Amino acid sequence: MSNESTREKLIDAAEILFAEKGFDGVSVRDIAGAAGANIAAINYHFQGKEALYRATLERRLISKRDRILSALERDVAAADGHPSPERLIRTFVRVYLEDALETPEAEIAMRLIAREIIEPQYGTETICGELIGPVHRGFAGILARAMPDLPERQVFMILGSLIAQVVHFFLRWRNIRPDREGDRNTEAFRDAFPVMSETLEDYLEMVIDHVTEFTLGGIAALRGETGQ
Amino acid sequence: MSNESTREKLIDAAEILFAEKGFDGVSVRDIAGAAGANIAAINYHFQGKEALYRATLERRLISKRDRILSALERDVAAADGHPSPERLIRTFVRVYLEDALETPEAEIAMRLIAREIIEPQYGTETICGELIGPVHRGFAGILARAMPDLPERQVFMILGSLIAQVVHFFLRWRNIRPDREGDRNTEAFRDAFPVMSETLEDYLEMVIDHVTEFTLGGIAALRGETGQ
DNA sequence: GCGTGAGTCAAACGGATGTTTTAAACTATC
DNA sequence: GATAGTTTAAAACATCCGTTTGACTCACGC
Repeated sequence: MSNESTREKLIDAAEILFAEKGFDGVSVRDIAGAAGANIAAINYHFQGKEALYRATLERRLISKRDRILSALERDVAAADGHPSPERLIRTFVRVYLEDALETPEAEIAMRLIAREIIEPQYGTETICGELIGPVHRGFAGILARAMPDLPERQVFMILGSLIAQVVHFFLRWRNIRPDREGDRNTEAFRDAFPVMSETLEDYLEMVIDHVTEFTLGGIAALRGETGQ
Repeated sequence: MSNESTREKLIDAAEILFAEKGFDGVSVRDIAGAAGANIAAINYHFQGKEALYRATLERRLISKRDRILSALERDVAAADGHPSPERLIRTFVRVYLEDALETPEAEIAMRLIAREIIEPQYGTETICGELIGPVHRGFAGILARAMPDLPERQVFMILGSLIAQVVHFFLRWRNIRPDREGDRNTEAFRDAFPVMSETLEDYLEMVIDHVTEFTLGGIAALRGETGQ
């Protein structure tokens, strides 16, 4: 076991535990135990629990940001600089949700981010600076070029409505998904939210279609094209 | 100091602290100190920290649910049973956001709820059973009657998109609001999210208009696709 | 050989945690 | 005004917290 191995294993274990129970819900003993390491290793490889928390966040944010922005820029390039809003929105929703729902690590990162937004703690600056800010500005720029008649203010509000839906339907799947059936909390969510898909693939396609159509309709309404 | 007074003061203090720092971020000594009570009072009046947490949640949920549903039913009655979707949606957004943003206690309740959705803990059943479930079913029923051509599945998806936006713009104001200027985390959010209003009143009216128009446009788009 | 420095480990640090105990103070009833 | 029941208060409970310490290993250069 090299030094890097222990360091990596600590971040791996910490990421899962922090997402599951929050910063205060996890002890360094939990993390060290899950990583198969000694508790002193946390203060040796990092400067303490708080720095370990920040390290778990930083590791995921940049890859998520790059995946989203590069997918959008691929759309732009494929359409000779003039992609349709529909294509951009569909790509954004798909990349965001596939990334968040299909790999456990990304799902964990999403929950860490969501937690920081509700309860800003030690990772807020990292999240805003590395993920939210760049994605916001990057996507807004691309969207504004695709719809030059829209004032900038409205582009950002539309982005808000879009991201809101993506996050909402991500969390919804997390709370109603079938592989958690039997869990008391999952059952409570399934009672409150109608369960419309029993597989992730079905759910993904349905949500992508819904959010894309809904958002395009919303944009049309804001542009003044009420009706359609 | 009657018995009820101490009990109430404990819930008051606990509500604020739990929303601010989360279940694990608050100690019973913090709560007792803030309430001006003895720590033993928590285990006397409740059965422990966990029961106190549940009590703080329960107190707010029913009033929030009733406020939303009765406002919607007032719309139905005022329009002789046939309110426009626009009126229903505008009422929902307004009641939801005014309630959540204008009184500190309700804002706190919102954050407790959001926290439970990201990290289902001890209050999930209460939240789903007392607030989310009834509001979902009640609003869906009213909305379905106002738009009889929409299939039930789509009503619930529309509700998801609507609630998503309301929660998003609630949290956004929380994180960028001017009276927190100077706070490091608030500044980070203000860098990532364009700040469009400097007063709560302006922000409220702008968001209500935006979400209502956007949602109506989304519904129109969905209707156009599936109606024929 | 010896020294050096990075990495790991068990143990212990002081302090904070949720809960319980014990006793005192209050309140209502007779 | 004694009594029983309810509510508060201080102190102690055992446990857990994040962090530090100091000894130990092992690879590497000299």
